[in-house]
This record gives sequence, C-alpha cells and structure tokens, in this order.
Amino acid sequence: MAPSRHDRHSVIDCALHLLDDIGLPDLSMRRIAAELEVQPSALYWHFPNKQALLAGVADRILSAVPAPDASRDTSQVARAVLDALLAYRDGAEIVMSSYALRLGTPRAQRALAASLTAHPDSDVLADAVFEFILGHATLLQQRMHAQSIGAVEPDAQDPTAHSDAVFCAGIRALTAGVRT
Amino acid sequence: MAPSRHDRHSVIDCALHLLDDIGLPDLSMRRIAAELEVQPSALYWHFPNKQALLAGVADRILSAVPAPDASRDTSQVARAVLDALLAYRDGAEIVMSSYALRLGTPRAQRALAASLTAHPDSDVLADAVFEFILGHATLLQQRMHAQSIGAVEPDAQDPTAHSDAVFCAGIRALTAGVRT
DNA sequence: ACCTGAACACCGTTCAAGT
DNA sequence: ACCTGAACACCGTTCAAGT
Repeated sequence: MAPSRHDRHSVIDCALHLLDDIGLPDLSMRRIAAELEVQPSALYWHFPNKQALLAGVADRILSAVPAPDASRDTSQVARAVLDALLAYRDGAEIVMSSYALRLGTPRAQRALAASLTAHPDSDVLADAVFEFILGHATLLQQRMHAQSIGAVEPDAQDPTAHSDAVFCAGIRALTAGVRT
Repeated sequence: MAPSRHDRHSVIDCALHLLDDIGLPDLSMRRIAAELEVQPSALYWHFPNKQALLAGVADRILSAVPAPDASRDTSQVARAVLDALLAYRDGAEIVMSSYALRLGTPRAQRALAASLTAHPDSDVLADAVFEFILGHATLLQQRMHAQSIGAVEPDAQDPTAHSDAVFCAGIRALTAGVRT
C-alpha cells in the first residue's frame, strides 16, 4: 500500500467534499491534509498557497454552468449560475474572492454576456447581473449557516420564499430592457 | 498615568482606523489590543467575540447613510450606501457578514425601502438593490486590494470607469419600473 | 515527482487572578 | 468595572531532507 500519491485534481476534490461537511471557516490547509492522510506541507507541492487551491475549488463549482450560448435566456443562465453557487456550502463566498483576484476563468460572466448579445452594453449588464447573483447567494448562504448554528431566529415570513422573490424581482428588472 | 481605560466606542474607533491601515485579513483581536496597549483578553470584557466587535464596526460604517426619507430618490440613496461601504477599506465585506448574521441594525435596507414606497413590493426590491450594491462593492474592494498587492494586472479599460458604468446600469435597471 | 518533520510567526478564546 | 498573565487548541507557510 503506497501512501497514496495525489495531484491537483484529487486535492480539489477532497477540499470540495470537505467544504460541504465543515464550511469555509473551518476549511484549513491542515484539515485538508489530514483528510488526505498527508502532512500539511505536502499541499504546497501542488499549490503555491491556500488562495490558489481555493481558486481551483471555485472553478470546479462554476464548471456546472453551461457553456456560453447566445440562444439561451438570460434569466435561465442566471438561475444556472445561482444553482451552481448554492450547490456547495459557502460556494458563493469562495467564487467571490477568487473572481475578484481574477484567479480562475470567468466562465459565469461569459455565459451571461453571451445571453445578452442583443443588448448594446452586454458586457456591462452581464457584470451587473453577476454582481447581483453573487451578493444574493453570499447573503443567503451566510444566513443559512447562521440559522443552522441557531445564531439567528428564522424570518417571520418563509425565508426561502422571500429570498426567491428577491432573486426573481432582481433578475426580471435587470433584464427588462433586453429583447423587447 | 492610568493605563487607559476603554469602552465599546473607543474599541470600535480603534478597529475602524486600523482597518483602513491594514485591511480585514490582518485585523486580528491581538492587533487591535496591541494598538490600544492592552492585553488581547481585555477586549472580551467589551465584546463577547470578534464577530460582535465587527458588527459594531459595520454599524458605524453604515451610520453615514442618511435616515430613511421617502422623498429621496432611490438612486441617490443607493449611491450614499455605496459611498459609505467604500469609505473604509474592506467595508463591504464587513457589512456583508454582519448583515447576514442579523447583527447590527438594517439601516441601509430601511433607507432604500423608504425611497421605494411608490413600488408595490418595496421591501423585496429594496433587498434586491441592497444585494446588488453589496456584491458590487465587495468585488470592487477586493479587486482594489489585489491590484495594490500587484497580484493582478490592471484592467485593459479604466477599472474605475467600467466599475462605475456597471453600478449605474444596475441601479438604473433595478429602479426602472418605479415612479414612471 | 511527491512527501516528511520540524520549525516560525501567528490566530481566537477562556479563565483565574489582580486593582 | 476593567484589565493582566498564562494557557489551550489552533492557523498558513517555509525548507531541508527523505524516497
């Protein structure tokens, strides 16, 4: 039994599964290394630092959004991006910081921009839509976690229904001027 | 020379100034304590934990937005919220996590909702606008910091101009249906 | 090519004890 | 009322050395 060699792909896999179990605040290099039954320093052979590892995780999270396709509806693409972000615990926060550092590939923005080619300022509007989705998803996921900790009493109204109404209203308004 | 007694207000003051100097990632309890010339454990007399201290900082950041006023234009209020978030380094990120945990007072959302009373779903739309502003400001500030570190090459186009265009387009679209 | 072992300079938080 | 001192259980990262 060789002591299990690893590569970037398997490390990211491990980090992604661990993320769902323990959340971003507890996702340390040491914890990932322990899960892989390896010393923490071993991770630095595959990635220069933690940020780079998380950028790999972010790319994997966004790999679930379909490739750019001008025939698709913007609200449809927006929903796909939201679903991808919500598919893993704290997914939005990870994508947010990786995107800001311009690590990883801007797959989501490209898919959104493609669906907006009818609009004169498709790239500007695509960025606005992406920023709204990220803000929405980040807030929602942090709230979900806070609630599971019991740090916060549930909303008066159903939180999922309200959150969905906010998302739909936002996307509808942002795409109202297009393909009229 | 008494060894300088402190209260919550002075601790938050110190943290806010320190934030501008060193940024959120380096803003540790130990660093704040050192700045106040006090032991780290002393901070736990004033706040139950770091999260609560940061919630105080978030409230102070948002205290710059004017009180709810139905006669104000939504785009005007949105700009005031953005300016408040950008006034301190990493202000958006601090407000984002404190708001998600429902610590602190929802001053910004109330001001936005007041400016939208003409709209039937003023609270839903106010939340959407707030989420867009937070996403926009967080991305912008993280990008600014990454750039100052040199971790990222500046945009081809002027980043400030592009970012401003995205913000204006987003706010215009989100408030297009109101007071027609 | 991929990993170990040991170290460095840090964290947030608790708690008995001091004044 | 407000703080010290010491401890506990952690961090990310580096680097010589192993196989």
